Amino acid sequence: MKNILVVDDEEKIRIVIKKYAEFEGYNIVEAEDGMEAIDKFKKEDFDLVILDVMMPELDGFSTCKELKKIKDVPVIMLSARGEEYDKIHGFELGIDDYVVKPFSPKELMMRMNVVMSRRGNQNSLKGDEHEIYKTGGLVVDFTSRIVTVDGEKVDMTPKEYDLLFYMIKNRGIALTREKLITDVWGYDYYGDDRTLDTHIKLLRSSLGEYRKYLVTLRGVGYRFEA
Amino acid sequence: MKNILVVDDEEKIRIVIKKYAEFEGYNIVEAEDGMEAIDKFKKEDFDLVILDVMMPELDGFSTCKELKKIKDVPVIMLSARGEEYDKIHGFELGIDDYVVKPFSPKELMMRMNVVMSRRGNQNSLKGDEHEIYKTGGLVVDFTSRIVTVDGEKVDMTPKEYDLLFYMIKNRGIALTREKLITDVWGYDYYGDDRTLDTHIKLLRSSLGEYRKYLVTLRGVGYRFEA
DNA sequence: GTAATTTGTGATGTATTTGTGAAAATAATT
DNA sequence: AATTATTTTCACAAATACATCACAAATTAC
Repeated sequence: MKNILVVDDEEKIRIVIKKYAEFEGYNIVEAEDGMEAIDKFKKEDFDLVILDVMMPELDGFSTCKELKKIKDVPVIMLSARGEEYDKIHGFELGIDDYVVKPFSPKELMMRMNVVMSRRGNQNSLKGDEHEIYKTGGLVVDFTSRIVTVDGEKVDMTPKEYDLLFYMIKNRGIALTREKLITDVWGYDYYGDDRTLDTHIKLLRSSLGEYRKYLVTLRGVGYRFEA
Repeated sequence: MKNILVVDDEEKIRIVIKKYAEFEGYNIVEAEDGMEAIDKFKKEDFDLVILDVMMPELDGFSTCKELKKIKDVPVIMLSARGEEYDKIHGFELGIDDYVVKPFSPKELMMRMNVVMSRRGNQNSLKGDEHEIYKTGGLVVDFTSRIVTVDGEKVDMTPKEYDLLFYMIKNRGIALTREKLITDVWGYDYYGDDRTLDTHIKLLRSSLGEYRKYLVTLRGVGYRFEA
């Protein structure tokens, strides 16, 4: 069932939308301001967001911008006639449609259907077949080559990725310096073996608090242990 | 320049629309009833028709039906609130959008822009569902091979399209240079692998600000990430 | 406790990879 | 055939990553 987030500070509006949308077979989640919307948006997947322009604190546009950062989802704006024409008209916020207040619920339902069917299955491709390793706040997506520490994307150099990927794939195993170097650098590497230490250092600094998973085995090598 | 046919029996309405639309850079042709509209439609190519629902003799819906027989063109209906909701909602007439009277000219302008950019204003065939990917102000229509940046159509060379389409269809995935080349150029391509860089450069320049979605993965390749 | 060994870390010059403009080659149009 | 558009190649610039070194810190051996 499609999941819709309705953000408006007026309860009356939310109730009307909820009533009609549920009749049309949608699931509705309400938020009464931008911050609440962002919170709920982070926790749940939505197929559409309906967003009032005029709200106390975080207005509809700013909220939209934040939401789009988290995930690209269709957005319909609710606004008073003529209000902020340019912002809605511009494409930089990625607004899919808007409805002028006061609106007929039927009109809104129609636009909701149009917007969602337009997007079609484009979002369904997400989450497909990504090979992901997670432990605590460390997320390693092997498919996209993205490493996340406490929700923040971490930029790593190729060697850091390779080293981390290799160690995670061989986690729980004592990896000798020799094995690490031949497997990550290649059997034909004939450089200084202290280079490994340097890359472990760099990797640790990228992992922040999760550096603790890179255990030093004195006289042997290293082990990834979550 | 885009050509728009405005059909309404009220001269005042036609004049207002003409004034705003010409300001936005469109060419406007007026018709005051359905028959006149059909005549003019036969003689000239239009990118959009704006059609009042309530007209003497031939009403908006019948006119729309006739026009669609001649050529499938985007249509925006003008109607009083709640008027004939079901017919508009049903979409069997191929109506792209509608605006409730009384409307703000700005609102109409916005919907015009949206509808036309959606179609890509080409002689699109009737009824076929276009496969569209959209993120922010970047719209990619796989079916008609049209890419739009902030509402502006972007001209791309075949290779740019191929590369962009491939990357979007495999978005979120780290694509190695090798994979990109064999999949976009073909397994039998045996040229310089720096050719890829050049095409990435061209594609980035075509995408303008949305070049940010083409992420470089040093030592690996590229990734499309919205 | 001291020396020896091993690992951590900052700094740095070099090497590698990618970005980019321009020219050359190829393909498509007219 | 001539013109135009597209693709490829190439050379150099810019950005980034890497390997190495020197010294500090930690651990182990004696």
